[in-house]
Amino acid sequence: MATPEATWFERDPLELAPLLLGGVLRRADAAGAVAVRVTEVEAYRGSDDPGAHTFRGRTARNATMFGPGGRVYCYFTYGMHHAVNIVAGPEGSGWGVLVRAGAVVEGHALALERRSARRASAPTGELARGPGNVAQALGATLVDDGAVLGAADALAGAPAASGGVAAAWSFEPAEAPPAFRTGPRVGVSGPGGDASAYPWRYWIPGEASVSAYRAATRRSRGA
DNA sequence: CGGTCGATAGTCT
DNA sequence: GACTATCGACCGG
Repeated sequence: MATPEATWFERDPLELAPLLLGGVLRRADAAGAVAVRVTEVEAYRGSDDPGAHTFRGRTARNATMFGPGGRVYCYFTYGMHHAVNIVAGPEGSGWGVLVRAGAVVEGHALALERRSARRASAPTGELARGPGNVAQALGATLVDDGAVLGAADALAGAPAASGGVAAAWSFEPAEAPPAFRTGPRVGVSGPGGDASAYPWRYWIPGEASVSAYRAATRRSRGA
């Protein structure tokens, strides 16, 4: 797998995001490998982006996003979902690109198995539609936070101490970047409140795996 | 169809 | 103690 040099990722996420479309993101561990062709992403910036995790500065959770580009930022949210990002920009920027959807191109059976494991009935349709499903299909968890894309010996070299799960990540850009469209990011409200002020969602039109738009839901207290 | 809501726990105020 | 870069079941039309 020809993952670009780390410097290739160290650019503005608004520039990097469309370059990721059509590329193949791959994760391999002891259970096997799953790869997806990226069809939908969202760019997140730092101090000038109210919707970004890094808006209010560095914390334990978002530390990876402040690291150098070309790494995986994986976080856990809503008490049940993981999400996979590719860190952008130079070290200290707090920039990244969220992988929202992809088409499984390798390890279809394993992806289906993972998606079915947490569900009574097997999922129908796309296996990596939506950020939570992308992470689940790839098998990404918090153990993957900070993983370096293209690190050849990540699988062999990682100590079993870190939870016993070692995975090798890679990303191969598309030879010819596909045409794309942009729009407001999904589920983002943040201090700024207005998702449409940051139309930093990028997707390949016509792809079945692209998730439907959902505005941020404000949860009023129950009963 | 489309809108609404429950599940479930880490993170930050 | 409220909110969350979500998912999918469920309910009404």
